[in-house]
Amino acid sequence: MTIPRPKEPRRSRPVQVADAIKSWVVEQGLRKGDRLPGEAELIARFGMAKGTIREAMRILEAQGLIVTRTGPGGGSFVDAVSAERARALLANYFYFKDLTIPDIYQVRQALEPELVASLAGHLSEDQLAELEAIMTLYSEPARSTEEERDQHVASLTFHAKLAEFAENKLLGFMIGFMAQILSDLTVYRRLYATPNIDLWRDGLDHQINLVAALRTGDAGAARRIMASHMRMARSQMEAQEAEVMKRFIAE
Amino acid sequence: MTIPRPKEPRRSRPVQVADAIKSWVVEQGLRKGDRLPGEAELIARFGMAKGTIREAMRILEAQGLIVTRTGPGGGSFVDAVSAERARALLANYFYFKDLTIPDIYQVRQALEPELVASLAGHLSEDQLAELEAIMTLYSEPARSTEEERDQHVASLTFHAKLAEFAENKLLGFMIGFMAQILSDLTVYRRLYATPNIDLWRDGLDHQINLVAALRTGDAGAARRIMASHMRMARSQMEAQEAEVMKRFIAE
DNA sequence: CCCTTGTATTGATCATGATAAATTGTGTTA
DNA sequence: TAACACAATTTATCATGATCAATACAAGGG
Repeated sequence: MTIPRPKEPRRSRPVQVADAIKSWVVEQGLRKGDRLPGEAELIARFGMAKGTIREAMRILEAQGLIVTRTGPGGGSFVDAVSAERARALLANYFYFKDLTIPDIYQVRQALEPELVASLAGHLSEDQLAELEAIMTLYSEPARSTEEERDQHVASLTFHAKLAEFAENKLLGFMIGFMAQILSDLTVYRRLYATPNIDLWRDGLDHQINLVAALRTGDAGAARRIMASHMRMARSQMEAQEAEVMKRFIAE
Repeated sequence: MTIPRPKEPRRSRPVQVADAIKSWVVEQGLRKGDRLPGEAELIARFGMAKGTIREAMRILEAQGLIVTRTGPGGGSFVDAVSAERARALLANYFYFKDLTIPDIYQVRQALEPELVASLAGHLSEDQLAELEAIMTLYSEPARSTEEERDQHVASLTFHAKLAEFAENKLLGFMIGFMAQILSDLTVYRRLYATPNIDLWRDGLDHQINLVAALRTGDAGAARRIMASHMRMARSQMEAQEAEVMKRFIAE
């Protein structure tokens, strides 16, 4: 007697095919750039219609796991999920979650000092120069709200750049993700204050000292500087209105 | 003279449709459970073929943004991205990134103390009871490697439960994500040690004291206990082999 | 060297039927 | 007659197969 298996949500064929391909990729140990069987072969292998196979490929594509090209030599290829896409997909989750600015800063305060501590002494002169190049974008105080906004975005780019340099990809992703959310908010939701010379001076000094500590490899100093910076930024943001995610982040 | 638009990666129609629907949902301020136009209407509205529309829906479905039901009253409905799916999608990103156990523990050490500090005094007696119920699963030392594995998974469930209780959804997600990765590794990759009475005793004591601190609302104590626990766990894991993600996490 | 033409591959359309599930109708029973 | 079981109807998506269009690379020909 066959029990009608009460709680199996009956997955559609495209989903089944997508999962099958996914685990096939793992089994075969395929890497980024490796080619998958073409539509025609998949249709034959799975014994399903073209549309079904195509929907499966769309699922994998939406998750950033494959890319597809037309033309001779074309087809579908394994693709490493990009940081941009991972951020966009994760942002979809928080769209429904009423994240607040203080929420983000609580996590930043815990993670950013850890990041710079592990970065101290591990950055090349090129990388340090990149950081300094970003700092030149706000070497003068902002004279308008627009400039203030641009400088705010630039200083978030500074943090994103630090995140990019992280050897710990988990730590780097999390910090980069928060930088992106804040950057998006800054641009689309006017999350920036009116120009304030003291704040600007303080923030820039922090970053100057931070880069110095990173260069000399003083992890403790780097951690302290970033912690102080985050305390300040957090208290500045503490008053921000609650709701945050009101749009999907573009990829 | 038409410039051949150098860097427009030519997005396919299904992707365009998916994006259009996505922003339409935002504009309309639709919430979880709200109904989207049916296939037929979308075909008419976009003037595209059925297959194209269906591929678009698959994209949104893969991202966890909609669910689809057949039958009368069926159709596609806005769905809040579940934590499970968000974790699975994010895990895809790290599949290609050679995360290590120490990487994860570096982040845990920074975040878990912060979590319990903000949880202290904010948990209901029911929630505290849930935590204590999990602890009973390892109230006796493991007598075999299998029991050790089960207890390890259970103690990760303890952390996942804490994460679930977090008011800060960002912090909660990040900790829950790490708990899931470690849990997966424990089950599929034998990430667990041979039974060790002292380690077991120490871990359990930490959790007993932690729940007590959470109950009395002593945030400082909670933070210290978790920090100590994480230091211990981290040093225990420091020696673990480097590579981590060798499979996609199921949803 | 450019420019056409060939060709391999995915992209998109259309018509048709299959399948899932809520609703409605109907007959049987207490 | 009220209540129930259960089949038919209805309304959706799901899936198929045949067909043609668009794309991109490669090979020849002016």
